Amino acid sequence: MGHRIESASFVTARVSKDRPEDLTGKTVRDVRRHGKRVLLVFDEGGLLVKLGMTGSLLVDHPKGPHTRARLEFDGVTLNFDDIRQFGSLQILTAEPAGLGPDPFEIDAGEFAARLRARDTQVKRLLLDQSFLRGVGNIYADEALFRAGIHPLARTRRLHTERARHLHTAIVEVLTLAIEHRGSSVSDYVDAAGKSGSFQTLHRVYRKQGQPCAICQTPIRRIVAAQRGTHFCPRCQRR
DNA sequence: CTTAATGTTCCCCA
DNA sequence: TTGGGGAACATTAA
Repeated sequence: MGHRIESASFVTARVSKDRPEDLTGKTVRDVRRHGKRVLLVFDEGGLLVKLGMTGSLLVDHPKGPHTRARLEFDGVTLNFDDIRQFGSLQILTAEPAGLGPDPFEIDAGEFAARLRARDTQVKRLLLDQSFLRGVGNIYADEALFRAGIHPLARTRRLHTERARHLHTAIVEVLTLAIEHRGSSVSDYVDAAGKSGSFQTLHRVYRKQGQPCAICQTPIRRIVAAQRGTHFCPRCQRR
């Protein structure tokens, strides 16, 4: 915090539509989470980091084949590495907008009302960042399992109590995942290059064929909203 | 060899 | 506005 950007470079055109020179001289006053994104806050504006599937921010790491951008501070460097290049950097002049509420800020009743006002598969809606910010494929599956809700259940037909339970499960799963510093299934590492450990506590994600922790029924894998989707066919009835 | 899988979301269509 | 499908990319496993 309080580090001034001495220079910045974007290695690939794809990583940002903005000009790296516009970052020079900016001082990072705060680093915040905004949904799945990371926001570096300057005195005015900021830099919004979208990690995509395989992006990572790395402090004091050497430049590698997947380094897409580099910020140099006084004595510190920050890499944006990203294998698949679904991630990006965006220079902001105002607060980020356009996403739904954070699960930690919305209450269960309001969550349930908003969910029931829509008519789609519940898994698809959880992945919609304009509906709710911060839940991705792993945590959608893990939260639906804990709430005992089938991923293909229609949102409109979920009773309020079940929708409220889903909100509770989302908050629980995210809280635990943050405590365990994330899920490192293959690539994910934090800014120091360290893996998380929440993957050891996954109950359904990529567990197809393995017995459910509750009822021993084999976990199933289907495709929902074009994403691999894992659930217990007994604990999560349609 | 080919095909499918992977933590995302943007763009286009109905 | 809402809902749904495919593409963008790199790498690994089957």
